[in-house]
Amino acid sequence: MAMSVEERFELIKRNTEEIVTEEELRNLLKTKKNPRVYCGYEPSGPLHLGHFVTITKLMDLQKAGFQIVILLADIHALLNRKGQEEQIKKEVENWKKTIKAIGIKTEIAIGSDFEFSKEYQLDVMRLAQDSTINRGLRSMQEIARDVENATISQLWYPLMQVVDIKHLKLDVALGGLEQRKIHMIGREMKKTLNHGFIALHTPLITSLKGPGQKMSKSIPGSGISVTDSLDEIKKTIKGAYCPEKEIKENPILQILRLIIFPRFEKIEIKRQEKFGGNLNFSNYESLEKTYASGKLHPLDLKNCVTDYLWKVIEPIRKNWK
RNA sequence: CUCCCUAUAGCUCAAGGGUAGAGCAAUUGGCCGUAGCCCGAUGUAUGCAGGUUCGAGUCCUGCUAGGGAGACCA
Repeated sequence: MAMSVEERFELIKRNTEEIVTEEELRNLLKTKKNPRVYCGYEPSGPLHLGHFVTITKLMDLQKAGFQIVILLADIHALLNRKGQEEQIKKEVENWKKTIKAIGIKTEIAIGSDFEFSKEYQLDVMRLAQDSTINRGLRSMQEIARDVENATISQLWYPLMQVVDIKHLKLDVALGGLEQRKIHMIGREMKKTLNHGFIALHTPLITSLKGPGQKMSKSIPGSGISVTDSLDEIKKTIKGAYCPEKEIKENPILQILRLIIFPRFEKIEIKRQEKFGGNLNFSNYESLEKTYASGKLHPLDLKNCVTDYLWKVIEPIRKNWK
């Protein structure tokens, strides 16, 4: 039953964009029994497909023996102009409920519970002394709301994120690829903070509207969240970008790889007899190969993704109520 | 605190004091066992409060919001 270091490593590496660095991760697995990993989320708006990718990865990490920490970064949401204090407080409660509904076994940290301590703030100031404004701004390019008119608070954000990693005593920081620049500042500041960590990045899902567009709550049809009904999901998936045979920047395939396959032993694609009948796949690679060959039509694939996404989201919606 | 610039459709922008337009987005029709691409159709708007004028998006005043500037040289 016990997994070897290499098995744990492979499980963690699955579906990641990069591990900084792989060698450090192997070492960690060898030397520490239950390392700590976190992923931080700005509690603003419902949990959506993008969040699911890192949640899925956290589940892998748990299987690999990690202690999981989810940070509800309320102060960060505030600094990033995602809403007023009262509003964010409500979102924190929603997120707590959602995480509970998902059923993942995790420690939940709230930013405002520990980010005001003297030691924490001193660390932020130490970092501030060693970081240029330009570096801070660059790290926020993919994260900041209204980045052309960035505020000082948005420069404060990456510094606090790095200090979070130290104060939550984490060995590994997980995030989407957009987090990489902040994590890299953090790694370079190892000496300043007297705390090092490994950065683990998942791929970003392409917008359902197609490549080059943002997946955003404010763009209808670009994403799916846990609050969507079955009808809304059907409609959104139906309208999604999904060229025949195309496996690059195909959001429907990405959902299968990053969210659905990690949760199901095998998946079944229901298909009318005249189109060849049902298909079964036990891993993503074989499905991708079939799709690339043109033997699997996009519409059949979409129907399948809708079914399985609903299998993931329905229980969450049920538990939430 | 003082000065300057900006404010028009969901977004980016256009309209010499005289009927507020375009592109993109959205919705929709065609193509097509999905979507996209391509082709066609369809909406919605002058930040707020006053004033000048026959007539104001346009000129004037105040307000609000966003942005920029303010040693010396001058």
